[in-house]
Amino acid sequence: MYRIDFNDFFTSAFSVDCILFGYSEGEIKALLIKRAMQPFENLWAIPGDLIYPDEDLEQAAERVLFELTGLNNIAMHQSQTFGKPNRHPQGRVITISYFALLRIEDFEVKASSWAGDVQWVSLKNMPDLAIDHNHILSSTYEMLKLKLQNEPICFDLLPERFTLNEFQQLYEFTFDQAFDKANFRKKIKNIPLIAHDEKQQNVKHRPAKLFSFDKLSYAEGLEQNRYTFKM
Amino acid sequence: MYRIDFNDFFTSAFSVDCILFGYSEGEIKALLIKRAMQPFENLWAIPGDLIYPDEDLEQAAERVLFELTGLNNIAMHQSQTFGKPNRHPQGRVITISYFALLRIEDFEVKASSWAGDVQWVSLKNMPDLAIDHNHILSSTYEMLKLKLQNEPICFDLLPERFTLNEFQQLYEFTFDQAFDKANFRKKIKNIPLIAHDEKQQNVKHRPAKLFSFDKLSYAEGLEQNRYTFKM
DNA sequence: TTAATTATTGTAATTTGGACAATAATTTAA
DNA sequence: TTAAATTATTGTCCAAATTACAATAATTAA
Repeated sequence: MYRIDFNDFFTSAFSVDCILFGYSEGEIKALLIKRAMQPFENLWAIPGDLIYPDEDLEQAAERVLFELTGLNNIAMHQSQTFGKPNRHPQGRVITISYFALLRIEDFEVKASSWAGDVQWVSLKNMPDLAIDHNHILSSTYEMLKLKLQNEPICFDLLPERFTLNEFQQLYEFTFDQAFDKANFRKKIKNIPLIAHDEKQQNVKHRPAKLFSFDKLSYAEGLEQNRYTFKM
Repeated sequence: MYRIDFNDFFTSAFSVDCILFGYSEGEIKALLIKRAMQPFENLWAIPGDLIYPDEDLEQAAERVLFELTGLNNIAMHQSQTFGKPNRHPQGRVITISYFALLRIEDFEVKASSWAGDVQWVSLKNMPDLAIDHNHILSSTYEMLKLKLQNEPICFDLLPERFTLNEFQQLYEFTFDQAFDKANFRKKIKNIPLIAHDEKQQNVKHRPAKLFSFDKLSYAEGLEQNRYTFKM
């Protein structure tokens, strides 16, 4: 892998910032890094990097994801572009934010040259981040919510097998709003789920049935306009 | 006004592309320019320009709008960012697309140093445009439709006073779908409209009442969560 | 065996949405 | 002056979706 001197980008450079959302303990979290180098050394920040001259934007975002998590083949969604002239102290840097939804338990975070420490941080409990990263994070979260209303990408946040209640809680958390259980189930009856014989384990009450999302059938149905999902 | 040599941006530069939507004769149109200089001289293109080093993104978009139309104080909405490494023949140019909704009859288009000819072109009848501009235009139109489903910014496309039928036709065109008149009126009953005593002029039939959009009341209502618009 | 807890399903009332009809207002041409 | 034509506006009925709430089922813990 090649590295480029910061000066090569000087006066005007492009970067991607990757907001990686995860979900655990009933809360939505973002994967943040503690910067290992100047500027903003030791401050928490959204992982990102400058884009190489011959690199596509999405490719850059996926490279950052891979270096941090070892994951590839995860869809990165473009969110917004931020470019106030003085947002970055070392010159003009325009940054394009991308986000992805990850299962926290699916991988181990790798520290890297540019990330001294890495941590999942709840959105409800966000510290002051480097530069304008608080702003980028919150507008990207708004974008996520917008997308969630039109396609059930939330399944990328849940374990492969989940209970209907877990599914409901994720929506309740995201939209900060309680739903009636029975009505929620009617609302999602168009989403193709596979019901398994398996049940929840180690709970102190009647265990719920486990489901998984039928991605293929959903994609097929979308094409044929069989369901237009609306939350 | 100052101009910067293209070489100053070389190897990596950023630009804005401004998709200006208008509506007339029952069709949605975009304002296109015939490029007056290389590259792509004489090809139709979306108006845009390189962003100056000390200029905010939105400010650059509004500058392009002003140079072309003389309009200011029009909200530009950010859409998407396009940055394939080889999209531009003269080097790496990443472009951020913005769009605005304009009333065609509100202004006169000005030819400029960079725009030899300027024309409103129906989206249904789009020629081959320079570079990846067909792609940029169509994804930005998708973004417009998405936004239109969540807030009635369509009023920026209509004359200040309009009939309910004109309003309906705009939606019918945008979503390529016919609505029942009576039902459409029920659907929009939450949108605050001001009914005027004035009526349509010079029509060969019963003239319709004129309405205008109550922007203030709508903004207020949104804040108080009184209506969540959904088309 | 029973109380407690949560999952799952059902029902009835209310609201919304779609199809269609009825009536009102205006212009045009006889 | 009047009737026909055209479009605006409003109303009604039925089906479908949404909401609130209740009933029943399955499981654990004591």
